[in-house]
Amino acid sequence: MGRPAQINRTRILDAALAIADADGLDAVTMHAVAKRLGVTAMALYRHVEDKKDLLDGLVERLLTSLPLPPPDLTLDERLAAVARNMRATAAGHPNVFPLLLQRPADTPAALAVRDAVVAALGEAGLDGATAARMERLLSTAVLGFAVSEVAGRFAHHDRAVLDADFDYLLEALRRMIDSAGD
Amino acid sequence: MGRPAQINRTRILDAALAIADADGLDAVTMHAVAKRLGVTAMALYRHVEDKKDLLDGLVERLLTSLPLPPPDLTLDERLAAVARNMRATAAGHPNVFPLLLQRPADTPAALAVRDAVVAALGEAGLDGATAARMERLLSTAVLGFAVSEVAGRFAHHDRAVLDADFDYLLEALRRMIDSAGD
DNA sequence: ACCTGAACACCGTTCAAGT
DNA sequence: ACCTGAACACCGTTCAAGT
Repeated sequence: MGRPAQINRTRILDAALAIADADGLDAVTMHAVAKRLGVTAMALYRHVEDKKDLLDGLVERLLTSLPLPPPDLTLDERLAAVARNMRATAAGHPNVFPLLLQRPADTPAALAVRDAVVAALGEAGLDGATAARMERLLSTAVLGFAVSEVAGRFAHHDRAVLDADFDYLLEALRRMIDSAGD
Repeated sequence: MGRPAQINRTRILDAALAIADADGLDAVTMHAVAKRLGVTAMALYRHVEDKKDLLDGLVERLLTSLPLPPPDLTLDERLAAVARNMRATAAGHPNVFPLLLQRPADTPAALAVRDAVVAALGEAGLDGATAARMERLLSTAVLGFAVSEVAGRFAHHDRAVLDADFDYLLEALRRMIDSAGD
């Protein structure tokens, strides 16, 4: 029979995210995560494959927490909402967020976000290949900005300046989408 | 007196870059770098402060190797040249390049690249604040794309598709710059 | 079935010692 | 001045053992 599990994947990811948010990605060690759960490091291996799998889970967690825009918004509003939610998620988890740019965007949660954007672009009249291309450029620009911001590449810049940068970026992306419709 | 140094910062960075290119960033350990130079790990500490300093040196090395565009080119040509050189550097050092997005852009080599772009934008008639903003958005988009590409976020996409994506991105950035001149 | 304890091969870094 | 050897506190991961 065996006793009921004391820990599970969800609790492990909760603990890992809390440690990452508080003390940085380097502080997320198997030992530290286990300690926070009152268990030995080796106990984690029944619930995650290895450390890489744990970090993948963290990325997936961030993507899952990203609210998708309501479909009754206009295209522009939907794209702006996704972009702003991305930036807010980055601000909420600055130590984990940079990993988003470094993993293949083909996990379930990543696909959900991507498909929402591609669908919005399709509804607006772009053909499939163009919609897919715009989505790649859109996500690249927004992720690049959000990562730059939280990873400190824009250190020494006021919040107001970066907010204006972001608005300008959204406007430029809007124009890119518009001109792709021709 | 003491004997002449067997190693120096340059040789250490050469070795570290070679290891990173061949086997990934995780393979760049103090022990591995030292071994490649025929010394013990502890010998490195006379020439680099610590491991973080070594990685910073690697980033600086990449930026230093980036050719700056000849000033006789037009604005568009200069910006496209910087962007293409960035992408080529990423392709040449795919394991180290992602670090570029994660460090403050205020080292000497980073400033040289930035100033070249800001100067080009200034010559084209943008005021200082606007030129600085355009440079941030430009570098963010190009770095974001190059990092996405080498870190595997665009895995499963043909080279031809990504080349076309990049051309499209350059065109969108060109339009952003043009409209900023008003 | 789930977790522990002991162990292994590493890691970055320190310090005192050698030449 | 420069490098080594020994050591420390960690790290991810394995395996056999406990309940």
